Amino acid sequence: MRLSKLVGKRIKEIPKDAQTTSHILLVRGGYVRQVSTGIYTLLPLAKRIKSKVEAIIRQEMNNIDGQEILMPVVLPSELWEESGRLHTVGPELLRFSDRNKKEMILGMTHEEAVVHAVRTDINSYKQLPVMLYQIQTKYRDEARPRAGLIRVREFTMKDAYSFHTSQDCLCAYYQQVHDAYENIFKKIGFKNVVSIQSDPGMMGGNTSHEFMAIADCGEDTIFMSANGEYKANRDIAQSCLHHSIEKKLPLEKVHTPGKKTIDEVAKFLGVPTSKAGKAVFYADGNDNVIFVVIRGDIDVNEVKLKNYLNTQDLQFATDEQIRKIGCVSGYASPLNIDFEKTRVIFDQSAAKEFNLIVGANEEDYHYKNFNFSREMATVTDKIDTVDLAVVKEGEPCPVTGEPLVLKRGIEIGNIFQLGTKYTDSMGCSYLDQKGKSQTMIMGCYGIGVGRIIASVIEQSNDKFGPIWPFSIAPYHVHICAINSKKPEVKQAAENLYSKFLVEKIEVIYDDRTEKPGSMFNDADLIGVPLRIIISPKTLDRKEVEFKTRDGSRKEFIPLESITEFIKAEIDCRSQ
RNA sequence: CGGGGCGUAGCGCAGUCUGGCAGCGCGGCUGCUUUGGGAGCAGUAGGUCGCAGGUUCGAAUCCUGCCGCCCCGACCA
Repeated sequence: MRLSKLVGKRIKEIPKDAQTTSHILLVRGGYVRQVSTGIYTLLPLAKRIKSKVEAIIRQEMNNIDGQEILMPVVLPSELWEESGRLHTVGPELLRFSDRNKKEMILGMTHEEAVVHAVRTDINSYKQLPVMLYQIQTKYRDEARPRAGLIRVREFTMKDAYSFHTSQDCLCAYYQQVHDAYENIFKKIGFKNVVSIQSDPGMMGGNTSHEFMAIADCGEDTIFMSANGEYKANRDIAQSCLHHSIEKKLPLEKVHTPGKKTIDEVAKFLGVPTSKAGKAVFYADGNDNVIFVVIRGDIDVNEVKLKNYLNTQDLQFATDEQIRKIGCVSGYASPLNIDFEKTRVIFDQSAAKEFNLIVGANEEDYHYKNFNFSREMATVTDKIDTVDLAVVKEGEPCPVTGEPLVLKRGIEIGNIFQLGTKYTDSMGCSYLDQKGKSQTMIMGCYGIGVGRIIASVIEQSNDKFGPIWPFSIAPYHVHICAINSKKPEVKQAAENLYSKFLVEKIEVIYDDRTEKPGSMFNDADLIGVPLRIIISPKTLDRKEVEFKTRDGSRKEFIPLESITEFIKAEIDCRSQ
């Protein structure tokens, strides 16, 4: 490719709309252009990178017996009606009607579509297990797209779906996909990707992992032990807090006039907030009130709570709802509660702590020295004790005991063991050896292609531009012809370029008559790993200069042997 | 959806408070000079000042409404 003809001009100024490194460099380098919020055109450089990423993914998916298909972007609502997601998924699902008033949607993920395909074409255990995948455009009507390609509305995703006759088979395959994903991210050239346990969320199912590219601009929070043995996202991370053993003191009612919040009560009684039991009330859509007790210095993790209650529908209870179950807002207490009217859940922190301050269920009064094991002894079977805590950086790791480290990450892939959530509701079954109809067991596996491009930049750049890993670089070699108005330079550069084309070397050739500074800056922005500089100076010595984008090498090579030299360099990087 | 910011040439911005010729830098095009880290000179093209309405002799500037874009939050397989 001649740089003079490449569509996508480099821009010197920092684009007004861009903040993150990858966004700035993708725009400045002429890789992408925004069309609307969260909607981008990929220009030739980005398209080449994307194709290379896809090729790596495709190879690994085929390696684990995946069969590539292509499902529609536009889908009839009926399919989503069948799975039930038409109503459970919020406004991020874009809905519209066609000219015949038929309700349609834009696919944000394709479980329904793939189940439709599988239930039509697979009906015997002999055809299972099977994995189908596609690399296809997805649309999600995101509330707030941001950071260039990292959070967008329209994007390309590799989504794969596997179908099994047993949970064991799914588990084994899940592990294969996990391994394939690690291969993919390694081949792409990421410096730092971790797989962490995650919350399955709206996808349903049990086990799931997220693959996180570690980057400061990432929107996900990851807790890790220093040695990396424990890794979990914010939604499910746990910590093991220390509880110093104390002598249980007698329960004592104290006057706390007007002190309603944890801070006020703790300060008034001269104890740290960790010695107070916080009462938090939630209500679901059916007016059921859930009474959560947690240590005063810890917040309730609503994702953990929703998962535990197996509901997505949960809000803070209103004062009215709290009153109805017989609690006094601000002085609510787990003591003497009517278990018929509310469900009580203790976070472990509050259950294990000694001599807590709790409410007295009476205006202006609290109790001192509440001890769960003593005060709740007769009703423990009516109380759930679970982990609902929001974990904070520095708390002890549940596995190693070291302080947890907080990192930011970009979710570039995820894998789920879905079970029968979709196959059940959509009637996706097969006949087993005995001729009996069985429901298929399903897994699904996604990778965000656009996010990968941005994430690689976040992990591999300098102040001049991206430093592409060889495997996904838009080109392998970049030729700069300096002072190409001189016929000998022009001639040598053109010769080399033609030769490279003949040798099928992926080359981009800066054939412009720019100043060297402009050419080098543009080359840095394009980020091609190998660079050849031809100038009057090098030609005087019958040489060209060879440089790597990462700055690790800079040497002069005889003009006559440069083609073989470059071929060898490419070979040893391709393997 | 809540809070904040922005919208003027392809890009980055000044001008808006205090109404009075549509500006600057980069980029583009032409010519000459220059060529190892974003060159110089000369010339030239490029505008619905986001849109609509209002106030005024006169609106980029003041008023009203709308739209778009960015950031924080809420939300998010």
